[in-house]
Amino acid sequence: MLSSPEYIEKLRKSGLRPTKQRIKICQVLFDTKKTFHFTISDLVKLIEIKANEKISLATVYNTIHAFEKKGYLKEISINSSQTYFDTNTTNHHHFFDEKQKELIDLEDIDVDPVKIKKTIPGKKIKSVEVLVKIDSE
Amino acid sequence: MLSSPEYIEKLRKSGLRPTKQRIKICQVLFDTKKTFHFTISDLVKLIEIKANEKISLATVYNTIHAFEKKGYLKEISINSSQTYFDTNTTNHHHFFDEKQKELIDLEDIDVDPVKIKKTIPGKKIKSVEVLVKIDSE
DNA sequence: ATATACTTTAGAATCATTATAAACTGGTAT
DNA sequence: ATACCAGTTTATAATGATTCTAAAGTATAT
Repeated sequence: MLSSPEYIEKLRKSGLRPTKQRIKICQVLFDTKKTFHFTISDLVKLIEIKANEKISLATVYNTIHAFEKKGYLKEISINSSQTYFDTNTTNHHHFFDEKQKELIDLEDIDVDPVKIKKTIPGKKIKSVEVLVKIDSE
Repeated sequence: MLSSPEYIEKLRKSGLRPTKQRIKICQVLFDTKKTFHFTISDLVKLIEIKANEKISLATVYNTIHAFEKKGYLKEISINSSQTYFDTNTTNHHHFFDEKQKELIDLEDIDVDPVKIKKTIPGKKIKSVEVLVKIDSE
């Protein structure tokens, strides 16, 4: 668990001013060993629980987008009514339960590397994402 | 190219009344050998071009959802501001160019079968989708 | 032909997200 | 310290895709 000074350092290093709100969001997102998935509304609830202070919705959006740009978060490609983010920024894939709206990590060892044999002239591959949709048996 | 009577047959068989609007949308979607990807607004434009008559936006949504439920269309899992549909309902994967918002099919031969080694108790796999994000070189 | 359930439709409502623009704040130079 | 300025936060409005509503229209079985 990192204390404020360490988040302040981290934010400064990436060119983001260490504001109260950003530090608070860092604590909510990064104060655990385990990574996790969340939507903006999940995060707003987490902030309410963990902090006494309220952060404006616009600021939550701004901050999450800033963190994503800096590579502290990854957006997960599923089409849901809400966007999901992942504090695990390493390359990995997901299970998605559409009914329960639950995302579960697939570790690297759970999926063999996916080799793409086709190339598109003038284009390079940025990412390869596998989404495994699951349902109750 | 199928003529109206054949779409009427197709619709009736699946329990959908063959209305003018549904037949017209069938013609726009299925009158080509080549399959393709589209958003609702793409489709509205295509209808305007191919047909003289205007179909209400609500009807376009209703029809596309009905067709999807019957398995005539597949929704593609990318998070974009708009939902993409595919007239190719076979199992296959996609390239997605986020800047140009362009989807390109990956044929079966372009990607080896993706084997998922992890299982979730009580859950079965419904689909495995690979999304390859690409960008200009 | 008639009844009835299914469809279409325009327009309103919803909801996640983004834009706006005024007030505020961290960091730097004075 | 103080003042300044660019970067931030905020409440609120705007946006835009999608869904809802409920009234009018239509396919089809009888």
